[in-house]
Amino acid sequence: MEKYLNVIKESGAKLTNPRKKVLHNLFTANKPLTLQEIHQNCSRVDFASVYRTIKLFTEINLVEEITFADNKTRYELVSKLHHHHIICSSCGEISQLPICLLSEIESFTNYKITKHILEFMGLCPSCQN
Amino acid sequence: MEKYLNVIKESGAKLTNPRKKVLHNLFTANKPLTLQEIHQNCSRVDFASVYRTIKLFTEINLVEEITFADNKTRYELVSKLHHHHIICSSCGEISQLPICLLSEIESFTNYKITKHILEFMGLCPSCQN
DNA sequence: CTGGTTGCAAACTCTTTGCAATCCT
DNA sequence: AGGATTGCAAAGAGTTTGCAACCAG
Repeated sequence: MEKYLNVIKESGAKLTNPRKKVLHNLFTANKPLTLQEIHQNCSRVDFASVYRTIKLFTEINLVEEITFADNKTRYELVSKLHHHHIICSSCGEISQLPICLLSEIESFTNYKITKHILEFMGLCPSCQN
Repeated sequence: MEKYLNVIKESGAKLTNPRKKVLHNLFTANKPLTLQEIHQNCSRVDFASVYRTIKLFTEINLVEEITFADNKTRYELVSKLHHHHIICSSCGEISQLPICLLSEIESFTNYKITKHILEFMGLCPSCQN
């Protein structure tokens, strides 16, 4: 948590209450969140502030934008581990995948990849019954 | 092309001009298109008609929705081959990838996967210079 | 103090829908 | 003929921005 606060300070941005709340929300959530979810979780913070805070966090590379197969954009804290997700279309559970094809695709296509999506949606084991 | 026309007929939908134009546009394009692009290419067809046509085509499984890393939704005709894409963030060139992790992810996670995104964005070889 | 930030409200953009006129079959 | 479909226009939904009041440093 300290680490994240420092990233904000070092970017020159002020450590305001809305920013602390949004950061805390991202920190305690164990899954990527939509702007709407973050807004709901941060009482007394305007949606526009959540929007601008996430925009800032994305710019200073504190959070990462993730597009799921349900076409909703979510955000989560950048962590040391790069990972992808699978979301249950029934209960909404979000799990992480231990797989990423980035380097394979780069060498195969000779592209210099700057962004990628690798997300799945389906029924989790318990929702298949 | 005949094949696609038949899918439309068999679904019970009428073969109208707007539908033919949209189909033709998807057929000749060798990359996924956005609704806006399709609309531009189909003169005298209202955007709402493009919208509804694509919605219909998706429902009868004639086209497939694709979400790229640039967060724009595109559509392309369902073909025998299931494939994914990489888009150049500089020139917009879209290429296909010969790789798909569907079954690997299914067996690893025990999810029953219904939908997935596997898309990349970066600089194509010629735009890296 | 003072520029960066917030909340509010409004502007935009994109998506979706109601409805009368029109078109396939 | 008659229901499906279209174009138009407008409603919704989600995103983005201007601005005066406010706050962290």
